[in-house]
Amino acid sequence: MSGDDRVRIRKARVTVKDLARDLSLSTSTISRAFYTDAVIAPSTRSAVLTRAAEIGYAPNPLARSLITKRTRIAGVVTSDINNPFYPEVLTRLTERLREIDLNVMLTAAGSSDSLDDAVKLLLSYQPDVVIVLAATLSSEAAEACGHAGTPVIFFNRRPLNVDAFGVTCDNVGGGRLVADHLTKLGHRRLAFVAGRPDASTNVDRWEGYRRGCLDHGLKEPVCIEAGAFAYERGYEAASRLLGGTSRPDGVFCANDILAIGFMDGARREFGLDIPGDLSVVGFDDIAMARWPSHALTTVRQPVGKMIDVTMQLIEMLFDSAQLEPRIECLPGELIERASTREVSHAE
Amino acid sequence: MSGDDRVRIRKARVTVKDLARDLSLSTSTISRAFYTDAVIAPSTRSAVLTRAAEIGYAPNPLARSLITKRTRIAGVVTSDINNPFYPEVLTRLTERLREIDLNVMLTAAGSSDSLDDAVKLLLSYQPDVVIVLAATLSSEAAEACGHAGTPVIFFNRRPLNVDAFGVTCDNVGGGRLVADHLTKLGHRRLAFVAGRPDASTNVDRWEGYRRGCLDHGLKEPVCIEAGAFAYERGYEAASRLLGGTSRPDGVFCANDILAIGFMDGARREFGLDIPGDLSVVGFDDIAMARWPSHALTTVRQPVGKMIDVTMQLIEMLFDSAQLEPRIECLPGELIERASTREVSHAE
DNA sequence: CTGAAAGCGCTTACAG
DNA sequence: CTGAAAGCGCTTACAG
Repeated sequence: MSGDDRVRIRKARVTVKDLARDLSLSTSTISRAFYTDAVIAPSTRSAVLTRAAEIGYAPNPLARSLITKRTRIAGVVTSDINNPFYPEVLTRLTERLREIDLNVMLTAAGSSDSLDDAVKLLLSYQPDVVIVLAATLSSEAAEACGHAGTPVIFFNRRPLNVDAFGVTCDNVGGGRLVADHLTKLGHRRLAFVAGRPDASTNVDRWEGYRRGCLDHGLKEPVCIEAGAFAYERGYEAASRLLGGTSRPDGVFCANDILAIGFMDGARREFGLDIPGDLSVVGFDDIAMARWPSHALTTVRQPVGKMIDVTMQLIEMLFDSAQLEPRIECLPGELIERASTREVSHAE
Repeated sequence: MSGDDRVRIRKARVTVKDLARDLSLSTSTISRAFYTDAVIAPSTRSAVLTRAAEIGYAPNPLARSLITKRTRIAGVVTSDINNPFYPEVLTRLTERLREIDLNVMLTAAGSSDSLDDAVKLLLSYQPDVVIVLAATLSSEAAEACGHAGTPVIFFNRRPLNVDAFGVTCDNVGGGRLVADHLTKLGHRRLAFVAGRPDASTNVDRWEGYRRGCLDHGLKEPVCIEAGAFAYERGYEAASRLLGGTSRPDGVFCANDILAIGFMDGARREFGLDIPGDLSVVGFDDIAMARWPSHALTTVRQPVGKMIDVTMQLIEMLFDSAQLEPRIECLPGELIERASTREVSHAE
């Protein structure tokens, strides 16, 4: 009937002191054994390391970070979880970060208002770097990061603030690729289904597409605002865009999930055949785009390379003190599938 | 040309000492101001709090946790990111955890071998609780959690180890619901498409379905192993299941993403009409199941309630010292859509 | 190559 | 109600 039960909630962790006593060494020496570049006799190190493994000692990263000012935490900010693109990226990113011993502290913001609070809380854990997926930070939140001296990397967004890094696909170039493709196939009445109007991806893809069309001697494509990157919005956009008299024959949707909704809308609401009646192109190349029922022609984002670049950026950030903020912009690639086809113009 | 540039990497954070000096108070008093149940004069507290806000002071959670032995970190372990069910859950869970000031430290394991290492690294940050989504921990990893005194909650899995908590949908009951539904519609030749064979969800859904069928006087349904919860596996299962001579007329797929792949396979590879030629039922009710092109009849997991229960469990875990490990099991609900229909048996 | 000492930013008995 | 002191688990100049 001892009161011990309550005490056992949290078992006493084995600490440097325990190990030092055990090996008759100072805590300083124990500590040094865990740093490859510390001056310590090789034999001492191996003795420490093997004994540590035996009794289950590992340095407490929290205590360590108090002194080193490095937490080995990467803060990741997400929103827009409707888009399968982000889970894919998040998983791969998390795995890569772990390879360089960075742990992910995740903050998922449903509404963008709550994002500010989320970032502040995140910051209190002093992450070594903050990676923002699919969102733009409010200037207030960005300022908080600057104030804390935490570098920010925007993934798949162009940072509005000068002080942050960006890793993006060449969205302007990608939009142009789509214009080239659709005109090459003989399409003349082109349209664009826009996602979130304030997203840089949306703006850039539209800009590249628009200019590409103009360069090919077409007039500016019709632009319809879906308002967000979501299946339902794409479906609904189809209803609005295809209800009129002059139907487009080639449609570029600002991303894949929008394109998939759009195709479903076109088929179900108007009985249209894709690509028979109109060609549809997306952007991202999410796994779903490959599914036979969609077979979506799209611009593939070079996710692997984008992650590589992000990792390089992080390593440089950690190595050198000052690094000029910059935007890394990688080319996308047009993947042709069965949602587009050549049209013959019987003059 | 000062060397200051390098020093500015990490700006000096404002600490208790700064604030104490600023207000001519002791650090003890500053500290107390941030605990609602600490004994401190209300006027002192408000003075501290307002001044803290002004100069941007917030207690360092890392330093704090060194003493309190509470990190306010929730470790979340994910795998199986192909299934849209998990991003949905992860987002909602993260938001709810943040409401009670728990920060999510995420670990995403692509392969299940890497999961063990991931859990160990996670554990070094001493999370107050570990939530495992969609996976079973190796006994070694589970033991490591036990050793660290960290409670583990399995979400959507029945824990194999006695020492962990579980929050699941009633998968056996859900499987039975499907059997009831399909037999009520007049289906007689039933089949099951299984996902990961070692997942408790898969085992339980099959068990409920199987017994339900037997109880309705049918023989045991045909069971085909897709091997994993993935679209491609469902597609492929359709090829195997529907290629033979005696085609089933009602198919229960172990989850939605499998069912969607299965339907696409049935349509594309065999030109079958769903539900004209056969009825298909899934499990989970992911957003995609509602899309018009799938309109999948499915068993809806009570995700909201499952998260509620998880949160309650966490709060209880924090309040009371010892809590008997247990499994919370919540009923699912059959959602009827257009992938199932009544058949007439012309005798 | 190793150890004693100081300190990172907090909190918590213990006095008063 | 407030403060001085000790200490959480580490690391890092500084001596030797």
